[in-house]
Amino acid sequence: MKLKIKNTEEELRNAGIKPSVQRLKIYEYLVNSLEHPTVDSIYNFLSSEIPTLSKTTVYNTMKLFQDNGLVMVVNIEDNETRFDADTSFHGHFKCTECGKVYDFPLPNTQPKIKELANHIVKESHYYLKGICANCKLNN
Amino acid sequence: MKLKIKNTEEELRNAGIKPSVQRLKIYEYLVNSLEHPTVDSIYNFLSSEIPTLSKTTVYNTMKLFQDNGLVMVVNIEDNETRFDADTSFHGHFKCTECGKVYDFPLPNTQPKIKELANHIVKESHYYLKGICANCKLNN
DNA sequence: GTATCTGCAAAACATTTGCAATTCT
DNA sequence: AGAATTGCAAATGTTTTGCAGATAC
Repeated sequence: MKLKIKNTEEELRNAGIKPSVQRLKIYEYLVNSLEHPTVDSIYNFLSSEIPTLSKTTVYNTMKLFQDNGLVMVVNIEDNETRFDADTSFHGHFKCTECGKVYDFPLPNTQPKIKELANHIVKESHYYLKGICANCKLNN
Repeated sequence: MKLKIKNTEEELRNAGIKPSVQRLKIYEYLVNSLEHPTVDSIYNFLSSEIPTLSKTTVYNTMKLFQDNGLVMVVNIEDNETRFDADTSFHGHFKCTECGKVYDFPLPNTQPKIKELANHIVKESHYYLKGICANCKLNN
């Protein structure tokens, strides 16, 4: 599901975001990470590389990225707000054993449900939980 | 979507939960409420009826209900943990204008996705956001 | 009388806000 | 210099934990 984007700096500019060092590194981490990181894991990963980095900046940056459509929030667990740089419609599966979150493709046609006929749908999320193939084997 | 359950006391007993006053009132509120309440709204609603009620008890009780399959968590928004006494498979639509969360039916067949073939799916959530019919009219 | 249940107070986290220092141009 | 960005420290909000008192069987 993850697309490796070569020119992250240009990506930011195209989205209308001035690419500071912090923003670039955060965005690169998001794009290259497979783990749908949280603010905390972004901060922990980057703080060795950018020792002055603060969590506030990570929060600010994630808000900025969201507002400009660069990332989507993955809210599969109630105590962790994760982020995904792949904003296309796809599903998320979380393993309750190892905690990993996997992407999976979905048909991009919304189900036709008559109860929804009069609502305007702008955003949709499909979340599954269970035991992943890996953990299933190791038990 | 909400089923009116007549004998809530028996419902609790069947689930293996001793029905205290607090638990009963909380469960009744959950079953009869259409709004997918949060801990806070449960507490606010019931504290006039049970003046000694504490939020800790509401948290404890919701945990207990979850563990015994009486409620499911609706995590459609990242800053509010809501609960639904209807644990059957159905979707949730949240209006970003008025904040209301609507239920809607879903076919109970999971989509067959080859990437999921080796995972064991135990739980699934389908969340939509947008503008509800009501808010659409009033604008 | 022993178990369980409740609820206060404090602790633990996650996130937001205000503001001063820093950086960029 | 002027505007935007960063990051510290404090505030806020939510959930958890420890424990003492109340309640149920």
